[in-house]
Amino acid sequence: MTVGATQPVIRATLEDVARTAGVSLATVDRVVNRREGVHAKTVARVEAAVAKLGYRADVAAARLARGQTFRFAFVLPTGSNSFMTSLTEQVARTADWLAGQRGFIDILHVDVFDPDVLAAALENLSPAYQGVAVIALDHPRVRAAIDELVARGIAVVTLVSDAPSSSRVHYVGIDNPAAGRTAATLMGRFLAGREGTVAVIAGSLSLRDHTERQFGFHQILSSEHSNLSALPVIEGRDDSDRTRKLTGALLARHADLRGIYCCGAGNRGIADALEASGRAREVVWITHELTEYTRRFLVRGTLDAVINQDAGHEARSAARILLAHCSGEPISPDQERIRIDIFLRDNLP
Amino acid sequence: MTVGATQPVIRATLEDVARTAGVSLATVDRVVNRREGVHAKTVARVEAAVAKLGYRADVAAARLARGQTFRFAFVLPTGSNSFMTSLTEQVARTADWLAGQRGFIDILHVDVFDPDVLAAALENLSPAYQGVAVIALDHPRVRAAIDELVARGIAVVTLVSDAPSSSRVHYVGIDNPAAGRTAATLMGRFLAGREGTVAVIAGSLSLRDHTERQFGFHQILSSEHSNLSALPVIEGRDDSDRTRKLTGALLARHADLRGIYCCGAGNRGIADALEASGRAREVVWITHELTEYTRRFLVRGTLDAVINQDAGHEARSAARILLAHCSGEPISPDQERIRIDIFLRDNLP
DNA sequence: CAATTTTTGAGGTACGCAACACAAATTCTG
DNA sequence: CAGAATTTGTGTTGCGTACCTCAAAAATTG
Repeated sequence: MTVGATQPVIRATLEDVARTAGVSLATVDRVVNRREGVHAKTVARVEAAVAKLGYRADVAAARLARGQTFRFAFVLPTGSNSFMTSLTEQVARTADWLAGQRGFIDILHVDVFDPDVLAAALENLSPAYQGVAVIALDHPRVRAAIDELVARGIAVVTLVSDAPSSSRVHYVGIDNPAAGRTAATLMGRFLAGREGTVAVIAGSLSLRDHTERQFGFHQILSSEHSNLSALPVIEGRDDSDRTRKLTGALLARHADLRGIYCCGAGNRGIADALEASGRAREVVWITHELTEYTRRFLVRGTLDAVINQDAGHEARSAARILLAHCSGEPISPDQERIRIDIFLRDNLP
Repeated sequence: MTVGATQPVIRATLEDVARTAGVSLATVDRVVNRREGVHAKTVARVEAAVAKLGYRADVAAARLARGQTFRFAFVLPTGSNSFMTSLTEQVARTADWLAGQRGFIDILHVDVFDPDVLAAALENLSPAYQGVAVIALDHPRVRAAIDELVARGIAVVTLVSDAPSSSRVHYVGIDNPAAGRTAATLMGRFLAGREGTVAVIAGSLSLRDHTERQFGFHQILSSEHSNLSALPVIEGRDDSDRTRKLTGALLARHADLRGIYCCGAGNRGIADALEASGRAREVVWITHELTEYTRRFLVRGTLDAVINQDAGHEARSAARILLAHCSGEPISPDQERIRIDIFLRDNLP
């Protein structure tokens, strides 16, 4: 039995470092917090002592002493689909956690799908905020608004939907083209060589994440599954009534319809139409976001796979990144990477 | 534009609560920390003030004042496969993070696959530890050792592999039967009705996680994919040389071999044998754990899907749970649930 | 070598809470 | 209503760090 490097049970404090370096506390403080006016030789002595004792600042004490509080705004869409509802809930939970960490989150509800409204909301944001998380739109005005916030010294992270060419410090969300490719591979493999057509239903082609997904989907479908041909993309506007009618029409018109990929919302409509047609089992349906509904359709067998992004993870990650950015701490990219989850009936959480 | 409930930027402190409740700080302290000897009426008054001000204890200040330090042991296997190596690395990283939170992790390397050795290691564990994370074995002696630790007041969480009937406070890992079912569904759907046989390679049938996975796999395969018949389980002992030979023999003997499910390690051997046979593309191979190697096989197309558990998440979760348990804080089950990840070539992180 | 600049030290306060001791006030008991 | 028990208040200390001031020491300069 090998015992790993045994750490001291008693933490080394700044005083310990001062003592072993043979300098005063003030000097250690200057070195540790990278203040001016310390001789290079002394810096080295202190750093050696830090290394020797394995000194790590006690984050609790540091936070307390600094006494900073943080205020973040989360700009989320007004009353929307299940995913957004769940995201809002997770942000609220994150806010609760953050409140114990000297951080406060205000949730601002905005029509994020209208670039002008969104940009205006960002422009008029109170300067009291040190950070903003926003479900962005890749639109010039929104981009400009983000850039202006950043120029004003406010950290901006984009959430779920990115504005890549803006100066946001981080994008918290999945790689949407990759998500589309994942859906296509699943579709192609589940259909295993059968011939036919595949429908793609997006919310709106003016949403960057939806276009990226369908782009990735088409890319793989055309290059690797030539037995399947994709029908023109349909815009369902994330509305169940609309998707119900559209899906019904699709099923009626295309006897050879083998699969449906929905890269937006409106899943209840698709499920209704599929189940009404009696072809629910034979048509492979893949969609995004695990919700109360998609979970049910998955269990029932109407839905074959869900590509998901974890709203809880995204909310927490955005808060952690804003907090780290504002207090100059590093982040661990590994922990902040939002994965493209695949859920089948069998691995539901 | 709707603004969510705006929180105060200045946190309410215990003093604020005392003032608005019209009592002293000591009384508030008694109420908040649930000490004895406070009149029910006063308790109510204080709690009302807490609610009114939205008071939340500053975790930094609380930790500092309590001044407790924690010491945890992580019992990990001696020199082992890629997954375990990666887990060890992630535990080391977690230790680094914990060091800033008044927590220390010692990594103990033990032959966790030998019940007697593992049990002895647990029995001889220093009482200096407040918590232990262990890759458990579901064996009477190990179970007894865990129970004894818990009886001694040491929190035990099982990691990756559980000992369900022990009194451990938490299991940090995936639902292995569900992981097996997930693999079977993928296998069945990728093979889409083709007839043939499927091989199952486990590390050892005395490992609970492996048996559970193959149980789940067989369950779904036999009930939902009657076109496929499973060959008797082969024990590869997580050793690449052995799995290479075994896989080679399988391929030679069974011309109708359509799929391979490996619920343990030794993937390099399987890849070698598959690629040497020239049947890598036609045989569906599904395995566990995303490593440097399985990632490569996935990209190359030899491997079709990886069922994964996130080692980083597991390490962090175990540490968080031990910390929360020892300081009496609640955990959010949501965040600690280890997901069964499915990785295809397209959604690799 | 004196004057100046740079570097270091000493010391203090504050952060918000936990934990304690002890006194004062209130309520209950016989 | 005295005495006891219960409840509440006052006050203090310490956790480890950040940040500040002012003085002392050392090194550098003319």
